[in-house]
Amino acid sequence: MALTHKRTYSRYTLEGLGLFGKTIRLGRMQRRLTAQELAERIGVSRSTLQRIEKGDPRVEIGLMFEAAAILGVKLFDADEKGIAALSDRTDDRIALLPRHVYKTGKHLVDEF
Amino acid sequence: MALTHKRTYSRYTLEGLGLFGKTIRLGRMQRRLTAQELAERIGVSRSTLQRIEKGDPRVEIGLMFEAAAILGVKLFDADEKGIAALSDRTDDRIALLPRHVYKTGKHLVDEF
DNA sequence: AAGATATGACCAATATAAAGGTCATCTATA
DNA sequence: TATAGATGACCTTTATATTGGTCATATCTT
Repeated sequence: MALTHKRTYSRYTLEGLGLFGKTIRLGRMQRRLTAQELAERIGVSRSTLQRIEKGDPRVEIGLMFEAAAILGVKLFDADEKGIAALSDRTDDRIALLPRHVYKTGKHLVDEF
Repeated sequence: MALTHKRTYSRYTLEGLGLFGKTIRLGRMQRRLTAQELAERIGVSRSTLQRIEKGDPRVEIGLMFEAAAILGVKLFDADEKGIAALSDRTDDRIALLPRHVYKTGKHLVDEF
């Protein structure tokens, strides 16, 4: 086997990314930017922007966020609530948990 | 120039991804999954999951969504509102705009 | 309607992410 | 408190994304 990683993605992922891509596309069109122009501002090629707008799950996550940042579109609710605040709250919640997860021999895993 | 792409990311991107990563990590710990276990369920290596939880902007976007899907954590508000419905609404809004963006000679670009 | 521009799809080349390992260090548990 | 198990950091190899073109087609503008 040489080139057979063939990853699969859940419907949740594919639909979510499709929505993200459409949101980017809508934002670009509302601002009357060509694909070439937006791609340059993001710092990627036009073909990569095409994949972003199509919701391709294999694009770098940072690129889609950059597109959103440049267009000023909100991809998720953290934009509104304040990312830093949410991040701190998440840190606090993590701090309440054991730092290592331990699997000891038997019992376990009726989590979900 | 051979190996110098050196991409940069905005603060918005880095902080947003940091939050995403922490959310994944919190979800994993709450469910008492080891990094190895979650990585296997996602279908990635442990080192890649490490990067996901650190919010590395160069991971494939699909992988982070898969992690969220498997853990059942919500990364964004579309989870609540219904992705399909939002997607349809976005299609409608795109349909109202010209399908091509045209830059004719001069005027232009006081968009933002 | 004609011409100019934007977009969609594809491809070979190259840059880079992911895999899969190792080693050191930490820490839940018995 | 001893230790098996978990995590963090790093490295090399391999798989894959990104680039930067090309060509065909669509569609704004005048």
